[in-house]
This record gives sequence, structure tokens and C-alpha cells, in this order.
Amino acid sequence: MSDTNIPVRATEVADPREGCREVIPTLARIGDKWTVMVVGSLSNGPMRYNQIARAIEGISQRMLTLTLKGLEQDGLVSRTMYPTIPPRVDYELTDLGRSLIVPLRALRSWAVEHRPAMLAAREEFAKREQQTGLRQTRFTDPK
Amino acid sequence: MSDTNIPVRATEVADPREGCREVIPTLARIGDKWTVMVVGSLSNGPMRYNQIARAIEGISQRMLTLTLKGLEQDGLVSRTMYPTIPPRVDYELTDLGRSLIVPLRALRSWAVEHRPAMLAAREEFAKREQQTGLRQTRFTDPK
DNA sequence: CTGTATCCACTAAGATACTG
DNA sequence: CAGTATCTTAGTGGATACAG
Repeated sequence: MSDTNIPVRATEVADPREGCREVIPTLARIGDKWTVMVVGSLSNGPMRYNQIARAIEGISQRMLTLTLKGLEQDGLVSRTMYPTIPPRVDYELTDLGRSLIVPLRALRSWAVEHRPAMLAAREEFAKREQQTGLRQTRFTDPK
Repeated sequence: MSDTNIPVRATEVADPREGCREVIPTLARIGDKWTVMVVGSLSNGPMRYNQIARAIEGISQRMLTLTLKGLEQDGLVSRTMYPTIPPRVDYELTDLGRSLIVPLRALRSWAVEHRPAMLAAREEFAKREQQTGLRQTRFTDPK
């Protein structure tokens, strides 16, 4: 009776191009310059605005505010405001935000492991660039 | 006998901020609009320039060229040119490039699983924006 | 302290036309 | 076919000043 046309499981199947489409919005959120750093900082526990600012170093107020607002918007970070004087605002990863740490760590592992190879490839590439560049006739004259 | 001060393993340890720093260059490469799509397309096997262009749809020649060059630079993609007429160029993932698919899939899984939650969070956020926005006095007059 | 507002520099990206 | 050259536009990010 068994159906010889066994359907493959969704996680393994799918045209890879399809799968890629799904990652795009996620990468759009975490792929910018600051988001992962903020998430990383918050992975230790709740922090106040200026704490994050100091922890990251190099981030402008503007970018920190924008990044936090973006993360809050997507439910990755929760914002708790205490209307004291002076005001105090705590930021904390939500469950959703914490769950993101897992694939992020996988990516970090890859990065740590393969960065030397990537850097080596760049050097290699730069060298070839020079060699071919010298005898390469340009389409048009350079400015 | 036993040292009560057991050193944690390097993969678990480390100030999370440190770990984040490592991911930045990687995200800088794959976090843009087109790179993952190109990698995804190539994950099936080698492809020619125009094949990729058609597969992705929406990408401009310029962006495809730049993306491919970037990937080649970092050793994720290899470029093979056949000086025939008309010319033919094959692009293919290197071992390094293929290894990237693994963490990328992890990220995709996360994206697929949690995107509904993210979208819901956005709606929620938008609603609150409206409510608070109405009674919120602005710092300065809007333009 | 926790942001917002504004101006400015830089870059990324699309459209178009053209070459080997 | 497989790109390059160039222009133009949109978005990103930094610096600074200021408000609640």
C-alpha cells in the first residue's frame, strides 16, 4: 500500500532559492552594522541605555536609538521605562530575542573558524589583481 | 585535589561582546541584499553569469557583478573563464562557500520559524505607536 | 539620563549605454 | 555572452545641539 512517492520533509526540501528568500528579511534586521553588537551586549541581561552605549563604543546616540527601536519593533527587545528623575530605561532581550542567539552563535563559530581562510583569499586575490591589472587594457580611458 | 575554579571551555566562555565582534565582518559580507541569494542559487552547482542573473530576478548587472566579485575575493566563490566566442564564465561555490551554507540554513530555520512572531510584534508596535503618538507632545513643531 | 532634531558626508544601488 | 562606465537617486551613518 505504501506510496512510492514519498514526500520529502519540508526542512530538507525546497528549492534552495526559496529558502533564501526567507532569510532576507531576517538578514535585513540583523545584518546591519550595530544590531548584533546590541543583541550581544543584551545577551548578558537587561541593560540601561547608557550602559549599552558605553559597552559598544563607537555607536552614536542616533544609531543606538534607531537600532533599539528596530529591535523593539520586531519583538526582539523589550523596553521598560521608569519615569523617575532622572529617567531610567531598561532594555532586555525577549524570549524571541534570546532564541536568535542560537543561530547567531552558529554563524559566529563559522566566522571564527573560517576567517583566516577568508583573509588569505583576499590577499591572494589582491595579488592576482595587480598582476592581471597591469596588462589589462581598459575599455575606456580612466578619468 | 579538584580545582574548584574550573575553567570554562572557550566556545562557551568569552564575553559575548567579544564573540559578536567576530561576526561583524562575516555579516558585512553576507548581510547585504543579494549575497545570500547568489550563494543560494549556486548551492545547486556551478552556474553561468546570465543563469544567475535570470535565477535571481530583480538584480542588476552591476549588483550581480559586484556581489560575485566580493564573494570571489573572500574565497567563497570560484570563477572559471572559458575564452570561447561567445565567452563563457562559470561561477561555483568553493568548499569554503559550501561550508557557509550550514550556518545559513540554521539562520533560515530561525527565520521561517519566528517570522510570524516578528510580524505580529510589528503590528502590535504600530498600534501602540498610534495610541501614544496622539497624546504625545513633540519636542519641537513638526515641519 | 534618555532621547529627538537637523545637517552633512558617504555609500549603496538602480538605470542606461556601451565594449571585447 | 559577460561584463564595464557613468549618472542619479535613496538610504545609512556620524556630529552636534538641544529638550523632558
